[in-house]
Amino acid sequence: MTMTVSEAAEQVGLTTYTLRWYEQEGLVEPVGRDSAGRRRYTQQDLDWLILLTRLRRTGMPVRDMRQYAELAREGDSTLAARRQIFEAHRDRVRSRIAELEEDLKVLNYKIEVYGKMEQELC
Amino acid sequence: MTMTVSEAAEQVGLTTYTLRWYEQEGLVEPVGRDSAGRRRYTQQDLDWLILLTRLRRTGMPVRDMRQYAELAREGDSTLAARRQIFEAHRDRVRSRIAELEEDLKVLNYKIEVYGKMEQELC
DNA sequence: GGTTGACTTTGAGTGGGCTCGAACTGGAAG
DNA sequence: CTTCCAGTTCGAGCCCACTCAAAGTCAACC
Repeated sequence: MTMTVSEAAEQVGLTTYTLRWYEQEGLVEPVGRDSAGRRRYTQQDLDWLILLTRLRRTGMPVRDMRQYAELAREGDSTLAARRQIFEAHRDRVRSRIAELEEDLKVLNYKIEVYGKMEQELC
Repeated sequence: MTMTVSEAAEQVGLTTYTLRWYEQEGLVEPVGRDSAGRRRYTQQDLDWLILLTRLRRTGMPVRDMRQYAELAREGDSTLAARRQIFEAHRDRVRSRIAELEEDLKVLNYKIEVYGKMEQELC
């Protein structure tokens, strides 16, 4: 039912170090412990971590993730604020995709040019 | 015709610090100097820097950019190698875009859910 | 000809995000 | 029981990509 820190790390694609560090940094609320004081991750904990990894890899700074986590802990009264954070972040991600697509064009152009130059040299 | 370091920085969207650092790191070959030893950037220098900024913001590590710069300095014999670097990088950028688009879906879903929850609370 | 201000170099410092070493603890297998 | 392994905490260390402070130089303007 619950998982150890290393199982959780495996599942979400982070290291055990990072999992503990996320907790310490307040990105995750204190995880439940077994009788020996070892962390036990529930599916809910995992879901939350997976969401964090999405935010993280879309470029959200840890500082903003912490702010979001704090809001989430405060309950329903912060729903609108959290939605706004996501909307703002969605805009950034969209811009980022657009930027990458522009850069992709440059890469394609360069590849084409290199290809032609190689031909000419033969 | 040529530009000072601060003009070049302005044009390419980097700081003067970063421009000098890129040169020091071998991402840019030594820039020409005026009689007083001050850097003078040509349009070619700018074009190269602009390409570097594209590579950089698509996530290419400085270490790889340096390798690419070294190949470029070696001349036409490295055309194929450079093309391969770009092709590999293009693949990474494409994957990155795909990943971001997946994450965007999650964001959209979350925004929707938050919206609905807000409605229900009123 | 003095002041200003943008340049020069060198080496040190910063911030973000982990990553790890050390010392310890507790439960399970032989 | 003892050995082993996966945990624990704490603080330190690391890597990357800049960023800046200090001390000096030089051309341009008043």
